[in-house]
Amino acid sequence: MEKDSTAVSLKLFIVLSRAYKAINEHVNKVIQASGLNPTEFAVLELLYHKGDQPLQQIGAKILLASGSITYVVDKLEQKGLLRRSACPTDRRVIFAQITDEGKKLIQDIFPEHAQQIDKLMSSLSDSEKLEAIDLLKKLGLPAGKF
Amino acid sequence: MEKDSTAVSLKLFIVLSRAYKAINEHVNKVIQASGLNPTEFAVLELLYHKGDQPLQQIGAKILLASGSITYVVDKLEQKGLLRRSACPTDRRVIFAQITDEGKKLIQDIFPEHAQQIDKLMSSLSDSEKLEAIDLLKKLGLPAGKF
DNA sequence: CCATAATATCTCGATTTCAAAATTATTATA
DNA sequence: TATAATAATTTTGAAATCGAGATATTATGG
Repeated sequence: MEKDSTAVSLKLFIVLSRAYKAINEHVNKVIQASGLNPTEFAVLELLYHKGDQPLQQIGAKILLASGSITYVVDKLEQKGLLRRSACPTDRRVIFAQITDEGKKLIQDIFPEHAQQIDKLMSSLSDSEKLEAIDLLKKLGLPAGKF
Repeated sequence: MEKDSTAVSLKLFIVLSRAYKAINEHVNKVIQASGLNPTEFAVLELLYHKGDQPLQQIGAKILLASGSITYVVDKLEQKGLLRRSACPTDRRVIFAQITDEGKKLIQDIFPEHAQQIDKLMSSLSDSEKLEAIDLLKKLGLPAGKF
């Protein structure tokens, strides 16, 4: 008696969506308490951990349309959390660079952010988390390439 | 030598987000080709598979604010894909009910939708999918309750 | 039974996002 | 070297979402 593979895939899609949304909803609350929205946080955190980035790269990494990048970078610049800087070798390109004030903000937020995530994931043991990481990597990497 | 549990949780959060977004991006393309946006599809598909629902329940199930539910239900009603119907026992409550035209649309879309998801998940074997389902259930259910 | 609290929906204004077009700069081509 | 194609960013207008408040109804405690 064969299991319908499509049904299993659909089920996985549903629990994946639910898990992501449930976790994210709570994560976003902590972020928003800091005065940033989730997108602003994502941009700033990217710059903090990965260094200066061309606007185009930011869009590619956090899956945001080019017009939206302009908008959110404007916002963060107005708040003094990042600055734009010209690329010396290609004048089409503009880098975003986190300011000291931006760094301070991320340093303030990040520990609680990480702790919150850890708490939300506490229903899994460490080895289950590692299992889940492997499976989700295997799932997500090829899907990104279609 | 102890593993930092928080680091594992953060990693899991990242791969969960990536996998969800990568899959979803492709799923949404198929949906949008049908003239519905992802939220409209989610509402209609809920009504199709779970029967009539109070607007409030719809919001709870697909995580949408009350004002947004009003908006999307208006849209679907204008398209003739669902209708509102009064609850006989509680006059605060309004049910959404899929129309025959709505059913026909879902019947048209759903097979390709399911097939697309199955294809996006083909990097996992069936037993890996079942493993992932268990882990994500265990992860998502408690997180929804915080 | 009444006052108060809780619940469901809707309205409104503000924010965020996208898609398409416009702008500016670079690279490739003939 | 013009010219065309490509690329990065910005502008613009529309759509989607949220949150707070308004309204109507139902539930609850005294």
